[in-house]
Amino acid sequence: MPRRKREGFVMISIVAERYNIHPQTLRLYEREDLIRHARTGGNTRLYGPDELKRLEMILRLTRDLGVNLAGVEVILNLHRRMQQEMDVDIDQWMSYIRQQVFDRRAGVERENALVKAASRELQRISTKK
Amino acid sequence: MPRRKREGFVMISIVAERYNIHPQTLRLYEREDLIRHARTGGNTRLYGPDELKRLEMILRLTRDLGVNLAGVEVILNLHRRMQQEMDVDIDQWMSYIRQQVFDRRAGVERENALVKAASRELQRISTKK
DNA sequence: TTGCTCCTCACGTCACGTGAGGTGGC
DNA sequence: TTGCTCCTCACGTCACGTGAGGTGGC
Repeated sequence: MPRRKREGFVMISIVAERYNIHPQTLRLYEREDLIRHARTGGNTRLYGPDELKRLEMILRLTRDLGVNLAGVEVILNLHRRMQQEMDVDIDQWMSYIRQQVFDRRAGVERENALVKAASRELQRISTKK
Repeated sequence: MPRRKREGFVMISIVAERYNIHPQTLRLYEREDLIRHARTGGNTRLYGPDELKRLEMILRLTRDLGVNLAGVEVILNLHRRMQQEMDVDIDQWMSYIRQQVFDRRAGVERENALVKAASRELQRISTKK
């Protein structure tokens, strides 16, 4: 059986493989109402381009920024609102989210640098005595 | 000793009492860099009007919406950005957050209604046989 | 001294991701 | 039949809030 049923729509195993995510996690996201997608007549989930776009935003928020699902819900609703009412386009939005990831990583690097400096200092002291 | 040091600035116990929040939690929020406030010369934390405003937003997000601290960080940064770049004022923003709380509560009420309906159904079935 | 403050360490609870186990349709 | 899908249940890990215990300054 081909795993593509409609043009551009894919089954759960394809999505799981492409984004390196557990199928159960995808089912969890649906149950939590973060993603709504179609089903085949045989009750199999079908992911289209819009759902995959949304999934990418969810993964960026959860994996890269550590936001929980309640936070994802607030942020995605906010995104929708901004789009509707204030003409914030998706590129602007994604660039913002990316910037957050960048800031976060910069923070981690600063922390790593501090840890390294501290361990160098420790070594310096211990070899000194 | 009076617990007010400067006009409009209060110590941690006052804040804890007013918002019904554990002092350790307030210290945690500072450590996580969600709130930055002044200290007295004796190293005691001082909360001013701006910090309390920010704290209210944090509590609304964590308590009412279940957002974790990483999510709060993203959302508050987003708020700052919107203010700076897109002239979204604080009233607009808070009304949005309040709307989210309202939607969430409506969802809970829908769930409660479903549970009640299900238990009525169960009772109906059990008395029937 | 009293009642606050500061700090660190540790525990309990819950959310979230993952896995097992058993079902059914193409 | 094979390899997917569906589902529920349960476990491990981690974040976050809370508490204890001991310190110090007004």
